[in-house]
Amino acid sequence: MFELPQFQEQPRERADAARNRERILTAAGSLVAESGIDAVSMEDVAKAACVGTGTLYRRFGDRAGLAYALLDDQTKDFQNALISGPPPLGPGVPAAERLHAFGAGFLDLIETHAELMVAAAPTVKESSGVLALYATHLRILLAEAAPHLDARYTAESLLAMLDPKQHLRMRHGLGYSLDQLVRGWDQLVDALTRRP
Amino acid sequence: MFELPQFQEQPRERADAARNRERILTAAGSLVAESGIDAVSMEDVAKAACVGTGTLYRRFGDRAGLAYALLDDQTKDFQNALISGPPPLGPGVPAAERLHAFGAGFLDLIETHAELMVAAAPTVKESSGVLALYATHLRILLAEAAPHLDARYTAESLLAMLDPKQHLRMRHGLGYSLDQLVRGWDQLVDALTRRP
DNA sequence: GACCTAAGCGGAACCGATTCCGCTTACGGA
DNA sequence: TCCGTAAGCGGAATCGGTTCCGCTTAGGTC
Repeated sequence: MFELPQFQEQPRERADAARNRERILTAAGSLVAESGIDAVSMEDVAKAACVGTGTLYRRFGDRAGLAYALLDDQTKDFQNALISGPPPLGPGVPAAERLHAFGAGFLDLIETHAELMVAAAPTVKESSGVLALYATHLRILLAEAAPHLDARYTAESLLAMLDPKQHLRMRHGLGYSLDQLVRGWDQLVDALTRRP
Repeated sequence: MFELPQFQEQPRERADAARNRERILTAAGSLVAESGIDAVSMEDVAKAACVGTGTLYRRFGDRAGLAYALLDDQTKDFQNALISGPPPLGPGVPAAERLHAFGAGFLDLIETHAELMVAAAPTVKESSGVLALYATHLRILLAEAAPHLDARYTAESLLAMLDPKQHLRMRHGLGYSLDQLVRGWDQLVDALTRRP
């Protein structure tokens, strides 16, 4: 037989490394939970996890990477619900209805995790992970609910409005309530899915 | 006579301070022009302007404040054009047309100044300066061109799509051309201003 | 012109993120 | 079980942004 293509991946994480990853995630999780990520330094996390700072960086790349890992944990449920959960978030109802549900659900998620999302943002370069998932999700729904629009572009645009920084600005800078933002989203989705 | 209301403001900038402000802006301007702001440190600027770093911070608050000052210079023309320039950017044509012109003009501006805009962003808390101007501009145009929508919310949403970070992501992360983004904006504006 | 005082100044000190590098150790192969 | 080696480790060093603070001086007042 030929070799399998080499994305058979790098070596595989050593046992002690995996243990440290867990330790770090756990320690970081509680520190963040009690003080908010902005008040927690990388050294705080290293000390609490009983590892050197070098280890943090080896495992997670940088501060944003650590935030991202933390966030991912707390967000998987939502992602799964989109794909295979019960309607209207999951499949089984018209796309327009799922777009509304997505907005409400996502706004809820931001409301709780905005700080972490902002901290994780620098890592979320283009196509990486979650963002791509959300974009694809929206793109598919839009293709069905608003066939007269460029689904890809529109999906990215809608996502821009759900950017955590933007959200915090509207929420606290401009004083919108969560409810108002949900209504705003709904109105926008309605306007976009209306047939020309 | 009574005193004028006290926003007759604080003392007034001392002559040497004003001189330093100019020196700093000039030095920073050329450094940024030749290397891009990301490659220029506050100390670089201080050295080039022959002042202490403390002076930078006294004048501009922080790095973002300096970037903002730099940006403002290079952006005033556009702001003026919106308010009192010739149509279609300025007044004199239907609001929908001006919305299209705004998008094209602003995308052009971002294309050139995205780096600076990103660096200045942390300063641009809620209502401060430019952002508020753009939001108001859009709000007024939308009130006329899309009376069936919540103008304030929609204005903020449209602005979110023009966020410099978002722009860079679409431009370089996702590979959109400037032209495609302009077309996307146009399509979106059309969809929103279409009567229900 | 001398004096006063708050504005302004410079640069050392501080702080947190990130990098570097010499030492340690897990673990696959013999 | 013993070895070799690359993965992993810790923490000192570096880097840039920001703050602090004792000294200087512009520019009113007398």
